[in-house]
Amino acid sequence: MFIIDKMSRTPIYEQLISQFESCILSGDIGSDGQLPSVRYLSQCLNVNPNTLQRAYGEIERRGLCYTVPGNGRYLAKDALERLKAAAFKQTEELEVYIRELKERGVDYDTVVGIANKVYEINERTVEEK
Amino acid sequence: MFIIDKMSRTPIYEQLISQFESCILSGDIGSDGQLPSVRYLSQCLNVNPNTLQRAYGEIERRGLCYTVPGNGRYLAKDALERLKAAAFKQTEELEVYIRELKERGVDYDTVVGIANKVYEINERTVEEK
Amino acid sequence: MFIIDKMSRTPIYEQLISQFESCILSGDIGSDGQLPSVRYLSQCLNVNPNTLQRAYGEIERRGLCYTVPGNGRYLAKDALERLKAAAFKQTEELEVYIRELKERGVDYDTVVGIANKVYEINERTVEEK
Amino acid sequence: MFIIDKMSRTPIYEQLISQFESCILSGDIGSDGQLPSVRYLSQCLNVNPNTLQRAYGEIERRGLCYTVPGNGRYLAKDALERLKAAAFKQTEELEVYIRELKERGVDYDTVVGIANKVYEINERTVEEK
DNA sequence: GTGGTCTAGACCACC
DNA sequence: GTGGTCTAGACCACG
Repeated sequence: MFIIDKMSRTPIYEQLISQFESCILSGDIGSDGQLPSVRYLSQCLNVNPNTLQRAYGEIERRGLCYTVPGNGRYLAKDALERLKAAAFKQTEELEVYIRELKERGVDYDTVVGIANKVYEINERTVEEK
Repeated sequence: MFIIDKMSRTPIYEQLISQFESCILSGDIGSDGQLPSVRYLSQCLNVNPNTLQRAYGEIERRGLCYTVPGNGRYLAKDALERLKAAAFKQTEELEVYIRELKERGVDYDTVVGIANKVYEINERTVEEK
Repeated sequence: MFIIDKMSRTPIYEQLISQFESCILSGDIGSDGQLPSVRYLSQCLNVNPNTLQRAYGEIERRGLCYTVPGNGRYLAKDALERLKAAAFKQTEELEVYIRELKERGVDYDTVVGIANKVYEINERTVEEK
Repeated sequence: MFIIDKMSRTPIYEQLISQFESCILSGDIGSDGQLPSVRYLSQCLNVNPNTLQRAYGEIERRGLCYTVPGNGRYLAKDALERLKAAAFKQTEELEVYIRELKERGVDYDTVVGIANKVYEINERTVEEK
């Protein structure tokens, strides 16, 4: 489901975009591929319709959905592929981020340790590999 | 020495803070430990003195330097240690970041591959280890 | 025969009008001049009957067809002439369009080149002329 | 200057975008390259700041200008080139448009005649060429 | 019912 | 002063 934190520093519309992308990735969009309407969601989440419109607009601009005017919004067929391509591009940012940590004195083992933790890979597994 | 990108989306004062921290880490602060004056730097970088004041204020708040009224700002003796402690805390953010990538379908090898790249560790080294 | 793109940004009813006009121009309307019924077409094309009604209404308003209550819609006898007159009027829009391109730095040769391409006129033909 | 037709069917924000592009093409942007502020223009044109924000947002997305937060918007250096590239792409639409006219019975000479008119080329010039 | 656009007015961060 | 975000509420076109 959708969780919006109105007090967060990250704009609501960006939170919405993230949540939509998560839903798409997890397949939480109805099998007909129709996305919830602006009005409906704005009531559900107690968010202004304009803000939702903006979020939807960005999602559409990214090619993740398309609009049938007067009918509704639908998931694009290649939405999943596009998302994964975007994720790949995001790994470039990860590189910058890690490089910054390195400059600040964080060592290699710490970084990989975090990766292991996230992917639930324990040390032994790594060695055996 | 200092490079400020006024077109960047990250606020100038944050850029300044980062640059100061980099300098401290690399030891690029004069041996007497005196930091450049607000007026001098604001001219050098063509940045509003208020902005510099804000950056210095934040640095001071982090205990990285202290002010001698009428004399100047000086590097705190434990600045380096504080910075490293801060870096450690930042690794928590890295965890969040990687977790997000994982959700988006980026796999473990990709993440570790980037870490290897940053720390200039080639695959063989890892295996031998 | 009819191709409706529901994802298109141009309203369905306008697409319908265009398609009707194309059919009239190409003579693809049955020799008796009867147009398909709203109900039949709405099923065929999976389009809301209201939308079809609207399209037919506009076509009628343009004098391209007339309704025989309880019997059906028939092509007007002067439909072709009316269409050509309308096309002539549309050339005014073309002028506006080209003028806009000119302002944006597109030169004469490019424009004429496109016209040649559409009318399948190669350069030599122009010269000989 | 800017002329906004609030009664037009084309959204105000699109009108604004067009006007900006015209100004850029004609060099009507101050030599320092700074664009008028949202607030100022919104007062001048009696248009809501949000609408202007939207127009600026799109212009920025097209790479025609960039924002220095808290300082203003400035023309991108390659704005002119980008605009011309966009115009070139637009000629593809022209082809579609002319093809449609052809289908409706408009002949080649009419089309070229309009091009001549717009580019102020009389027949003799063409022949001599 | 759907999405698209706009206004009026507010609050915030940054410079 | 600047831009960025948001809300509340309105109107329109389309289906």
